Amino acid sequence: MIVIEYSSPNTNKPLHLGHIRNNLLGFSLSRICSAAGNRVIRTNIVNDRGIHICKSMLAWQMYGNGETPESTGTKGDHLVGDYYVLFEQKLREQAEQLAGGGMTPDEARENAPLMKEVRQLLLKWEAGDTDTVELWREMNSWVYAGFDITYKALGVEFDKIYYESDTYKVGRELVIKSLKKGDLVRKDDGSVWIDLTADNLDQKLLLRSDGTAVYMTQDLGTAVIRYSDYHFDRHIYVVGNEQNYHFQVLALTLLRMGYRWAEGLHHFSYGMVELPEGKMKSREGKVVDADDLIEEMTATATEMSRELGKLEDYSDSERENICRQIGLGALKYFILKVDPKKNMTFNPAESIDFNGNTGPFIQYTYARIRSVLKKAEETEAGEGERDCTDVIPNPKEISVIKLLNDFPSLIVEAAEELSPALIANFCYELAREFNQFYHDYSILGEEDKRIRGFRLKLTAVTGRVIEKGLWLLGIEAPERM
RNA sequence: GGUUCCGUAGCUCAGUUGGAUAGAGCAACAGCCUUCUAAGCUGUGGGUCGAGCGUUCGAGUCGCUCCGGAAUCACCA
Repeated sequence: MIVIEYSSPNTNKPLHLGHIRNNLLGFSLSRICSAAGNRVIRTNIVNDRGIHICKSMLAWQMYGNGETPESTGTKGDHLVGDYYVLFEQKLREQAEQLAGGGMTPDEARENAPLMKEVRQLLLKWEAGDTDTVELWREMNSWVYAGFDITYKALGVEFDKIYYESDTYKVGRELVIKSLKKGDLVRKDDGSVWIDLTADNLDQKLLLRSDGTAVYMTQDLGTAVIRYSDYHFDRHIYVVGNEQNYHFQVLALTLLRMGYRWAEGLHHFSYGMVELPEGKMKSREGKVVDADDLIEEMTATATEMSRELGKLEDYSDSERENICRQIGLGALKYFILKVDPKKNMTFNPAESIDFNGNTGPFIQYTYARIRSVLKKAEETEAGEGERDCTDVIPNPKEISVIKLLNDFPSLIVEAAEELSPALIANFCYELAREFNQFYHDYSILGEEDKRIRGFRLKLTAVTGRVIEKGLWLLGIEAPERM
């Protein structure tokens, strides 16, 4: 039993390209692990509370004039995200004024009126103030409706969703219990820490001096809840490499608290997605938005399809669906073929290729295969000799057969290594080999019935393997393109 | 400064447990559609695998040192 946590969004802004990498990796890993014979639970922890959420709420209260997704026609997560950016903008203005009065930039930020107000708002939320909690619920519901659309567009799913607003309390109790047992230390100001200096790490805060929870507290609680829910053998966290330290501390802390199962925790750490001009910054609005990107990819696929004169005899809705599959295929393959550990640069201007080592190349190979098989059924050319065991394959066919033969063990390997890239590169290689075979030899035009039957069989198996391979990556295989 | 990760062709990336002349794609150039989908296929040019030392019959791959880049070491999440 493997639990895979991925996505883990904050509810104060829409998903961006970094989340896309996370979601695609997590979803693909879940499919690879289950294909390798594991029972897999896909989970998501929603970071639905905290000061960053209050920032959006406060900005909406102050400047929102009662706007809703319905009244503005804006997707809920974008509307909330706009107020988050607005808050940061107004805060910067206030801070600049104060800095002009002689404060350091940090002091100015901390002492700005908006910052004080937003802290007040968080306190009110934690105290359970009715109006505040009501607003929080409503704005979060807008965000969830928006996320659902993005998740659906990406094609990712979850079996179980956890909310930080539920789990942080469990974490706090856990810390208090553990403190009594003597695993932790309490400082004079009342804050609670774990001392990991024996493991070459520092002391780490688990509860603030005012008794409130921090990020780590919440993750401790979530882990314990999950173990009691599923008794997993392994728990994979798909989280960016910026949190390497956090997950080291998390596992060690749980072990120190006596939870042996924490040995099964594994941080699947992946690199950042950067833009040509540097890191993406949510609070400045400098991000590649997930919804925009998906739309652009689809638009590019549509444009390309039109230029090539494909799909002209299809209905608008069929054409739209295929172009969506291709656009997303390009995006998904682009991200998944790369070693997850590496940082990657995404250049929106140059966009993503549809030729060469790409998703559409593999999808195209699949569409060709489907086309041949369909024609074989229609013309009854497939009624050839069933027994083709004595056919001696040519070198191109042998190359394809060798690859097909590798596929089952590759799935196991990809699951062990947690590497969608292995599957992605295999799919490309198989598609390339098959295209060479397809180019050099005729399948349906072959005179010898047994050879024709053999080639049709090879074609059918290749089609199934490509389809399965793409499926493992969460990429759809169009029948035609 | 400590820790972790990355460095392979102009660009984006592969490189299986160490194995022979280091592979793709993009970009450039030159070809292939009366024949199963040309989003394809073929060819040309392009590399001191960051540098050095070591282990080995053999190193892009393993070890050490250095150089360059990223992340992190918060009473942020």
